[in-house]
Amino acid sequence: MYNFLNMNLTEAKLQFIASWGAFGTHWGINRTMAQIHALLMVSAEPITQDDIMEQLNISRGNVNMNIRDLITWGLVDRILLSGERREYFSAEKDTWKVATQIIKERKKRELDPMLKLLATLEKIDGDKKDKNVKQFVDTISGIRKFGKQADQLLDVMIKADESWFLSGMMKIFK
Amino acid sequence: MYNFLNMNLTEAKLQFIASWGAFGTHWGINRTMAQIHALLMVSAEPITQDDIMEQLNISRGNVNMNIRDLITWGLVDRILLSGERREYFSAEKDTWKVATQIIKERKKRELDPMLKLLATLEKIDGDKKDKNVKQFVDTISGIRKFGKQADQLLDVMIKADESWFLSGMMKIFK
DNA sequence: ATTTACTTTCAGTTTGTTTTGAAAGTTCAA
DNA sequence: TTGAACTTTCAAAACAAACTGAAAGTAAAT
Repeated sequence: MYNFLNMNLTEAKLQFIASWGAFGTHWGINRTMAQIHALLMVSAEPITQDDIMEQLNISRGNVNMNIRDLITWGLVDRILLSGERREYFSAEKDTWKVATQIIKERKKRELDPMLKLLATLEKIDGDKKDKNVKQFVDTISGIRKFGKQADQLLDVMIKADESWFLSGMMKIFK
Repeated sequence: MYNFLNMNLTEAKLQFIASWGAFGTHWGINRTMAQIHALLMVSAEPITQDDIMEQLNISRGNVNMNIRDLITWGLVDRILLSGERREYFSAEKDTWKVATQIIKERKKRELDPMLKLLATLEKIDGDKKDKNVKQFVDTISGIRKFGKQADQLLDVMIKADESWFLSGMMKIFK
């Protein structure tokens, strides 16, 4: 394995971008989108589509689509520099904001619809004495209860700020 | 859209399996694995590979591979019924146990390695006055701090039990 | 030892996702 | 207007993940 000690900035950036991309794929985010996000997060100044194309060796169309998605997710902003025709892009750098933004979006897209479905499924017709019906209803309601709890927790997180997370979370560690 | 009112058990099961599979894909779990898991969770009795093949219309190899993965994840057990040659399978039905099991595995596979990498990247060589170096180190350490906090929280969750989650989590809602 | 009932493997195929690049679209400046 | 600089779209190509099914493996029963 490569010797990571005494890495310089360029090497470290590359390593970070590659790894962030790889982790992204485990989380339902495509590799390129995660890489672009990583690149923007470690860039001190806003950069252009061409910069991204060049640094990540990907096509214009690909950059464009993924940048658009990142903007939809609220993770990246379009920046217009005065006197410049081209658009620049910049990522939110505050990790807490990035995390809550992602949580908010995923909750909306995934958890909320799932809870809605579970509520419907729990209302199934059938003899509650039948063990099959009982098992089904028990499973669904168990998942739903857990999901509702998670939903509440996430709502609190989204509204809270980072210091709350750091200090407030500590309380429950005992 | 289909009329969900007055669904019977069979329809509800199918709906649940299909949806659980679809949600799984958003969470880095393949559709079939999630469907098999769903089927097992709503089955009152342990079932065989053939039952799964038939109910989900998938091949023997596919069932076998995914069942093996589910067992590795600690979500499904092989059951040997006395006087029966065939293997039966059964899923953990307790939602809390399922959730903590999944958290434990994903933490091990994803969060832990990421934190290890971030620790290395933070030790980059370079002039701390250079804004590029500064941005890089700040980004990495921000993510790492957040990750460590999440890591601790998850550790507590894994060790805790459900009542802790239900009552203890309530404390922080104010 | 052989048959039978069952499980596992894996090369090849299918299916789904991502990427490209060229064409179309937009916007600004002259 | 027209053209230059830039952005967006999207059909086709490349790539990656998931699935099949037949063959190989295993172990209980005879």
